[in-house]
Amino acid sequence: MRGEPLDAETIVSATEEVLRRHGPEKATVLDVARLLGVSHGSVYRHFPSKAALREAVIRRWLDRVQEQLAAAVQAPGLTPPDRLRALLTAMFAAKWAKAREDPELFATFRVLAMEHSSVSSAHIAFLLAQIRAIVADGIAGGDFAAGEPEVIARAVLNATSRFHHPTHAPEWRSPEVEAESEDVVSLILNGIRAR
Amino acid sequence: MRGEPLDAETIVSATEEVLRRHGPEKATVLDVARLLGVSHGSVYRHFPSKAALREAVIRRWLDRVQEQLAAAVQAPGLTPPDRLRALLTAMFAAKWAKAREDPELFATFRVLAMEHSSVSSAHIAFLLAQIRAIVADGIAGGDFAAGEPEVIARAVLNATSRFHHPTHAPEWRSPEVEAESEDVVSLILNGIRAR
DNA sequence: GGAATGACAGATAGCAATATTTGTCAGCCA
DNA sequence: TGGCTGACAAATATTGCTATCTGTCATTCC
Repeated sequence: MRGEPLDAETIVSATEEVLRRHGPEKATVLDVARLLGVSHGSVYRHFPSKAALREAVIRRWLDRVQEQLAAAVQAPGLTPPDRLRALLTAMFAAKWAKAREDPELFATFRVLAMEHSSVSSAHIAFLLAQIRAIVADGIAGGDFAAGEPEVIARAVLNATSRFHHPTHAPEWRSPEVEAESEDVVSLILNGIRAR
Repeated sequence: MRGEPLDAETIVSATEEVLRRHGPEKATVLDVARLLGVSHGSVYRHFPSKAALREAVIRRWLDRVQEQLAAAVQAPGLTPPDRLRALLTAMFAAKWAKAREDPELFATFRVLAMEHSSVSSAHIAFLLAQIRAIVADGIAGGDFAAGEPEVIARAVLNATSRFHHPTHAPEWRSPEVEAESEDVVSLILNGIRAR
């Protein structure tokens, strides 16, 4: 019934569009099929369930954010403390921008996070790995005090929950958040710095 | 219609009971009046609205928690770092216990927090004041590095959101929370300690 | 033969009529 | 007279009915 072949990537893009327009509550797989001009049975050929579709959209969406974050840390000539500050700042900025500019997709992400979906676990694992790598570097180079990088990374992520966890998104509209996040980041950097 | 005089305190107690049984969604002021054996008009003589009633219950409930916390910090012979650790630990323990043992009342507190009720603002102000006092003491005594106590107190509260903010309550069931909270507290204490 | 369709059953959401609740207030009664 | 009552309007919640949606699969169509 259509010229182009129907593949998973096309379906994910259409789903992203539907989610952006209707939000996670109202979006249906019938909407997705209608947008693609196919029957909903065809969508189920590529994805086993509506939940899997949602997850695929958010997985791709987070992959792009993660690419940005990885790039932010690669800036040359930065010491571990500066790299950690850059990573955390970039992470907050990315989340805040998404919550503001793409509220419906962000709401979908929030739903997955509350459901403990594997997609959000993977995202947390990515963030922990990035932090841990910088922390390990910093310990090796003498910038940071000795310690277990895994434990420290988790503590850093936990201490910054308010600025990146989607459950706090409504608070990010306040104009003080940016200053408060900087104060927390400074506190953390002081906490792990070598004495 | 009843022997005893009806006063605000009695109504608040009855409302607490109704909230505990039915939760913030299902509880009605008609339930409260029924439990007291009076008409709902009598309840409205003492409280202007259902919202005011809810707030009075949670205000009293938080007052008791705050008394406990204030006591935890008064322990004699403790240095400011130890007092700060004791305060934060007691604060987490109090919240976790309430969330577990009194889930419906805690859910009511959560609703007020999300609505930015003056009750929850007052609670935050109390916590900030307690932390600020200890921080100021610590700076004066040379235990903590110089800095603005108000700003540091806010950073400490923000960095521990995950362990006391009601929006994170579902995560408190995980057995790792306690260890993770200790790691964050240690990180924070390191961050403000004098070098 | 492999992809797409559309009919289908069970689950879920929307809708409109109904019932309950919130908040007010004139009057009651101790 | 001062607290209490219960009738009331408006707002909100509940109910039962109908629509739509999810997920499956036998059938159709290149």
